[in-house]
Amino acid sequence: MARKTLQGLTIQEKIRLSKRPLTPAEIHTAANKEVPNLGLATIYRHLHALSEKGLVAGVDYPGQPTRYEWADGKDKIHFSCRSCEKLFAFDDTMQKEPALNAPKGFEIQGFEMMLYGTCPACSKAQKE
Amino acid sequence: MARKTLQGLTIQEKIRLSKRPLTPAEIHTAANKEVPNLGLATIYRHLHALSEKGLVAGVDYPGQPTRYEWADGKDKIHFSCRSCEKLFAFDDTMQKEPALNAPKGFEIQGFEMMLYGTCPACSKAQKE
DNA sequence: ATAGGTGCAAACAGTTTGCATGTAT
DNA sequence: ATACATGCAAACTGTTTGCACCTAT
Repeated sequence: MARKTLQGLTIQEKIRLSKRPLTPAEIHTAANKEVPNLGLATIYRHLHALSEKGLVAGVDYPGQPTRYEWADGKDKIHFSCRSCEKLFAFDDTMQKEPALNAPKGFEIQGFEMMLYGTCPACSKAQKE
Repeated sequence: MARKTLQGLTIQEKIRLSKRPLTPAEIHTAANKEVPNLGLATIYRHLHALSEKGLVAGVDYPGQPTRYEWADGKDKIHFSCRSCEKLFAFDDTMQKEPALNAPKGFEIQGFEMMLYGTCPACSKAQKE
């Protein structure tokens, strides 16, 4: 996917501008407003290509489709709200030493952390 | 799934005895040796029930089916080998303070960590 | 001009569900 | 006896692929 196409550029833009990881379907809906007749398969093909280049990263949450976010090279920490099911991404500002958690013999090259809890909006709603 | 059935007991046993998280298909294959005609749907129904009770936990790895492991209440740290694609589970022996990684307003109730790298077997193989 | 992208539809894989049958209680 | 678990097959959802057409280079 080396050529500059309206479809490709729009897909990248949608992922880049989002504050939270998006599902392929969400990207499709968003990009479809600017590019009519855009096919879901095109979304997947671009996501695959962008993943290989390391430009986007997938985040999995049990029982839900994979979400994608712009990758900046850093390891990421994700937060899944148990109330609204939204997914948030934090920068790994204060990285721990995950290597300490692995037994001898395991070479650690990267990590991903998923936090579960209540997001500010839901937390606030529960108290009202 | 409150009744004691051969199917249910066998499924639990397979998950419990495994040293690594298993896919529903793997559980099916293993349990099928002891319980002929065992249906895949039964595996899923038990996994769902056991998850709700908090007895098993699912682990996701991008692009692969969800794997299940026996849950002991502790948060878990998983290791995915980039070479053989196997998944390992470590006890959270030296827990970090994941709360420190989240911005204000996010209430953290639990976490899961996925490490990526090379497992001892593959690491050894690469050097030979 | 032509390699490579796109849209559409069909194919796939994993998971869920409906229903008749079997079984633990 | 009866409510619940099972097996089977069909239905669903998310993702991939084949192919004819289109377009950036």
